[in-house]
Amino acid sequence: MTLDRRSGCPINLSLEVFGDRWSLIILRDMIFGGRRHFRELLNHSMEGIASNILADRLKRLVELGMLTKADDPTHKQKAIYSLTEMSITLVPIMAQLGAWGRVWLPVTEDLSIRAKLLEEGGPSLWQDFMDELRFEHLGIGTPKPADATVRAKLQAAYQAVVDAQTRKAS
Amino acid sequence: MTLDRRSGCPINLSLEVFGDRWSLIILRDMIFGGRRHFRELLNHSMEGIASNILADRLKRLVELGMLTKADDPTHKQKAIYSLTEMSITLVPIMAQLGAWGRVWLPVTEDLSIRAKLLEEGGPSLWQDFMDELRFEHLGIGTPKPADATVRAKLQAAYQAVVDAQTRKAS
DNA sequence: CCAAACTGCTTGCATTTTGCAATTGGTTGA
DNA sequence: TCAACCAATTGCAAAATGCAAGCAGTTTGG
Repeated sequence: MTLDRRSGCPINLSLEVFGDRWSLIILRDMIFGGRRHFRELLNHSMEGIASNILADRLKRLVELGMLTKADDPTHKQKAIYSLTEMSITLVPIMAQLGAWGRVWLPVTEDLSIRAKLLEEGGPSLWQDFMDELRFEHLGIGTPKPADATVRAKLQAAYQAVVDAQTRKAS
Repeated sequence: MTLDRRSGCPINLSLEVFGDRWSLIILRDMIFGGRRHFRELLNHSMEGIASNILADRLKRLVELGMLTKADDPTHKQKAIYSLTEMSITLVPIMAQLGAWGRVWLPVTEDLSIRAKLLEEGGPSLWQDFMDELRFEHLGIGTPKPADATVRAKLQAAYQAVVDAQTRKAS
């Protein structure tokens, strides 16, 4: 997979990599949702990605160096997708995108609590999160206690909002 | 123009607004290139946007509240497009996108010097630049001397690189 | 005063991408 | 053995994109 190379402008080239409706959604689900398998990405997709589009984008992202694909030793047909340093460093972009969307678009409270925490945490939290991802996906660095991870905190906050909404609705 | 609303996730909604190959390119040319007219955007487009796509995206961006359109008093057929606060606050996203692209993609030196300066300037430079845009496009705040603007500095740096390349080539 | 150039689009048409549902060939666990 | 699960693939309709040409009106230069 080569880029179009319409121009050597960094913004243009970035758009050629993930300027479509699905690539960043997949990466978001891997980064924040911890998904590693095709089925996880397909069945838990909040936006309902189709299997052919998912297959196509995963292939493309692997070819572009944003993901790597490996066999899952526990299942001959399962593939494990991993983030690369290239995709891990999208975290600041995701954070800015989330912060902007929270201000200007009709986001729902449950789905935007993570973006809020990421925004409030600022660059140092982003770094911590990226370090976690490096450990999980690249095997670099040292592990943290499972409940001390940034992702666990984001997930806990999300669950708290969902629980509060459920109580209110009942 | 309404969003698809595939989900209320801020990243998803942001992608529904500018997750295509052209919207951010147009906004980049308005923000960094100072373009305000259809023909400017069409004829100086580095990536060669087609006129029907440009017309469609401008219409869409106006409907989404990212741009406003007004008559140009100097020419009955000219329209002036202005950024809104919604699009001015894309500057941090553009900066992060540029920074990421500079690291990971085959950018050219001339077209990435602006991204480099924006990255080095950090959030305080982004704020200055957004204030300039607010003055230019919204008439808010106070003007700066024309040669003291962030855009003028970015442009001067770009020109310096182009000149250096030209000398080297000759 | 008139022709040429310019204004923001629009149209027609071919190509490409997307979305959806069903299906494939194989693997796994009970 | 057999149902459930695996990562895709296929066929097809619909939508988006890209390209070239055209449009009616406006301004400019001679």
